[in-house]
Amino acid sequence: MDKNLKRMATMHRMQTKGLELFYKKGYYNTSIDDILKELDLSKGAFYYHFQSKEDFFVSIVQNMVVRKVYNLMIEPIEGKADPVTAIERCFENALATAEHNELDYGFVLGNFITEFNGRNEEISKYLKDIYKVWEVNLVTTLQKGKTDGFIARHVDSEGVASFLIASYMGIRVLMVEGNSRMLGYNYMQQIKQYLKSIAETQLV
Amino acid sequence: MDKNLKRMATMHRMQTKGLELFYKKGYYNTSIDDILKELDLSKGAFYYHFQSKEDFFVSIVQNMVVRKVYNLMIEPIEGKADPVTAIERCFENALATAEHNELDYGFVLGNFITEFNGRNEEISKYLKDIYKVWEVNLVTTLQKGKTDGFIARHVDSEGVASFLIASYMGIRVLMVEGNSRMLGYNYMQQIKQYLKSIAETQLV
DNA sequence: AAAAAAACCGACCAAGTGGTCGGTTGACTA
DNA sequence: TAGTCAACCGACCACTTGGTCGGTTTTTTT
Repeated sequence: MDKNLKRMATMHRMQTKGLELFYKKGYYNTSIDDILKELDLSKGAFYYHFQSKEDFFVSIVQNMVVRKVYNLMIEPIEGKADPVTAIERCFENALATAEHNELDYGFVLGNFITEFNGRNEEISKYLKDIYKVWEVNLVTTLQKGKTDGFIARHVDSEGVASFLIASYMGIRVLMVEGNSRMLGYNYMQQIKQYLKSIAETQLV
Repeated sequence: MDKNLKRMATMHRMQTKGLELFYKKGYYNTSIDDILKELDLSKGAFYYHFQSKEDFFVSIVQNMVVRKVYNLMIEPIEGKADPVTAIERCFENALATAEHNELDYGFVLGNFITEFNGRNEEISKYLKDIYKVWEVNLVTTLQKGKTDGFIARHVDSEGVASFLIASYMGIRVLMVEGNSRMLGYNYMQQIKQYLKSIAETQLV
């Protein structure tokens, strides 16, 4: 039960640093030695715990990225009474952490999808699955929003869901330097405008 | 004037194939030999025309990507009387070529921005400049749209412009396989909805 | 046709890369 | 105290990478 505590600890260190560097420099542009150097660990340690670089990355995706995307992008919205407000709050928080140079997992996901697209089928599939969970949850919440009178009945929940995710990933691509605060602010204004257009006509 | 015709021809072949492979497999994941092999050319030929891999890529960006983004994403919208219709048509065309597996330069740009972000300042700058040209042109067109009575006067042109570009790049990230046609269609519906919300209140 | 210049060839190099493997360490057990 | 075994070390390997360079071929100039 706790005899593999050390094992878990080391693996976790590697995964954390691995995600950090893969995100910062890209998967193909980050060597295992890069990661090991920062941790004062050796090749032997790495290949004792993981079968290959690819296996290592998959473990990161399935252990950390999945969970974080869920915690930060899905759970804050899932099943909330008023989807519009929940989405606004969630995106605002995510953009805020992005501005503080912390890991923004919505963006991490988009980054990796881009990098592996057409280059590694297996990894692409895992990443796409995460996106799909995100999308499905949004759709469900939007549908519930309809019955609860927050969302206009005519809207296409799936279209809205993928549009929201796409716009978020896209703005993060553009927010990569300098004017990121302004871009983020402007983006939120537009998202609000857009969400208003799919909301049930509200009586003030 | 035409004494360097051969030079130009060879360089152009390299750039075309280079862009194709860099786009398909990524810059860091494509070797110069990969490109040369497909062209039956040698290292010597390559380094006779270009100083380095980076120099080569920059020449591709400045010669081909700039022009194509302008031709396909900017020019079809620039100065058009009715911005809303122009934007819809332009995005629809771009997504159509994307579905036929041709090079979609709006997406190419987003891809490269993602890949070089935080990894190569110089290249990032060139890419970002292209984005800025795109954005500025959209802003100008939207502003003109206001005076011409197509766009509501209260809208924030800059916010709208970056939102449009972001959403487009984002949806292309998600369109990378399988259900891309459906995603593209849904996206256009949402864009139309959004554009309607910034248009001057139209009398039917 | 000869000379000069431009375009191209491909063997070679140093610096990595992912991955292997025989060996060491140190905590725990019998 | 001797033995066991998970955890880790680091030299090593085959291979790829961007880049060099002396030389050959092709084209242009004279």
